[in-house]
Amino acid sequence: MTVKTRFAPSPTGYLHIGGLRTALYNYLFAKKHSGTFLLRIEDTDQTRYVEGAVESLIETLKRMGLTYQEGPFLQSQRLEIYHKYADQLLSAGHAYRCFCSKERLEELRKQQEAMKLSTKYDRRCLNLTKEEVEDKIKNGESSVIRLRIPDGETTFDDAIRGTITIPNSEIDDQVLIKTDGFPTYHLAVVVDDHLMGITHIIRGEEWISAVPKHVIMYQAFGFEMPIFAHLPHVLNPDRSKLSKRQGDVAVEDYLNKGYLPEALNNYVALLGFNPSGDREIYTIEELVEAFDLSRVNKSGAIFDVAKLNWMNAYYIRNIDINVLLELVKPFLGDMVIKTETLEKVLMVERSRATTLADFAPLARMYTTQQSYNPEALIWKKADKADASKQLEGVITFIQNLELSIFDDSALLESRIKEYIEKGNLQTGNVLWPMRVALSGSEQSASPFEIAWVLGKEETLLRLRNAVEKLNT
RNA sequence: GGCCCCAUCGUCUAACGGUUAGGACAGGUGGUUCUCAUCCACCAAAUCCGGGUUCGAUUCCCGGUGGGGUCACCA
Repeated sequence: MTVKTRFAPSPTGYLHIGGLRTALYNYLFAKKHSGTFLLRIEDTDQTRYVEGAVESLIETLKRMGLTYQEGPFLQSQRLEIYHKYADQLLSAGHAYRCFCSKERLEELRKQQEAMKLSTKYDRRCLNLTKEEVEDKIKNGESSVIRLRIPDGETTFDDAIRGTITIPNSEIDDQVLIKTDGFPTYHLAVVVDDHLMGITHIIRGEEWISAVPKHVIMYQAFGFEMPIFAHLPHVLNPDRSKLSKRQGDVAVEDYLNKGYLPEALNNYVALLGFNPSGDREIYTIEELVEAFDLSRVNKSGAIFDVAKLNWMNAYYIRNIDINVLLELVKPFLGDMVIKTETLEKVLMVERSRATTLADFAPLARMYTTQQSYNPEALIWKKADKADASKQLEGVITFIQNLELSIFDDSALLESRIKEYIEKGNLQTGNVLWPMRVALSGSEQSASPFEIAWVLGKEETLLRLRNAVEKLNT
């Protein structure tokens, strides 16, 4: 049996974090077993269709590197298929036509609620004779097709939760074909998963209670049962199901804010799954290798941005510098900066960035001298006169350095430290004003690193500038 | 409310029935240091409660409590 999984979102918005994890697990599982991962769009509710949602979903999946081998299939283009299968159920007596109006159904529900009964269709149309049904259709009455739930109970196995049993008395006679001729999710999902050869249905746990009616259909059709795996939810900090209001939930928002796809995948994969052991950082290939449904957790996991931040920063610090270079470019806007310089900036500043967006202000500091308060130039253990004197000294020393020294930040560092030592100077007295002069900030990388990025000319310019500021 | 699912540090999690209950993030302290970040070291922090089963339960069973999901011609 070849493994085949699917990600089947409805086109009602953007891919959100929970959806990403579902897609990721389906992807990982398929890859792990050398199987196929396909994309299907569940667009059977015309009223909920959102313009552009399909494109957005596909685009985000692509940016996240979750490539599918088949699809996208659109359920709205498979209507005849669903009708064929619904008719099959109808003629076998597993389904029946229902002419009840929405108003009556609403009324019925109210009554049942008032009497504290479970809200289910009362089967008024179940025993309509063939003639009655034909008459009503002839009279132009609209109808739906309902699944007839048999007596007894329904049991199924879940790869994550084990065996689950639900009494059939709890299951409603589900509408399979709506009055608009579209199938409901329940019919479409069963028919498509069978027709498309899906072997493993991996999706959110909100579907658990719907499985029994699906199982009843599988049995009625005589389809082979797939393996079910229901994932725990990704939660808000207050343990409710992850939603907007409590932070971003759209994957593209995170991408646009400068989170790396690799970090996002890594973080989300480990929300509810752990390969055992203390490791935290995994490439997508390593995740594929390690993935195992039996190691997926049963309980919901809170989406913790703090940990995602840590992981994203870790990726920024450790990925190949050339890869980082390309990732950062889109976040620089219209900034003019030579690639060579940008690369140096990244080498120096990557330990200070949490997201790719952080590099914009970090890089701007190098392309343009930032304004700052001259007071900042004064080292806490020194005074204005000393700051000025130390800067003058460094300027003189740097002026006489060969240009090639600036090719190597470590060499530059050792030369300047030599200068401090030989002159019997204090490091803080020299380095603090120098660093503030170069960065324009009290918090920055070391003066050697900054000088290395700026080059001799710009370094001297900023140092002289600082002296001028101090003396005016 | 009915039904279903779930339950280890604040958070993500590890632990064939036998561990000082481990790791990571966040938090705290200290080191490195001109500052910030990184890095390093250390500290604090959990088995929801009650019964069983067992020589021994985080682990198995039952009950309670708590949380979540679902009860549409939405997915």
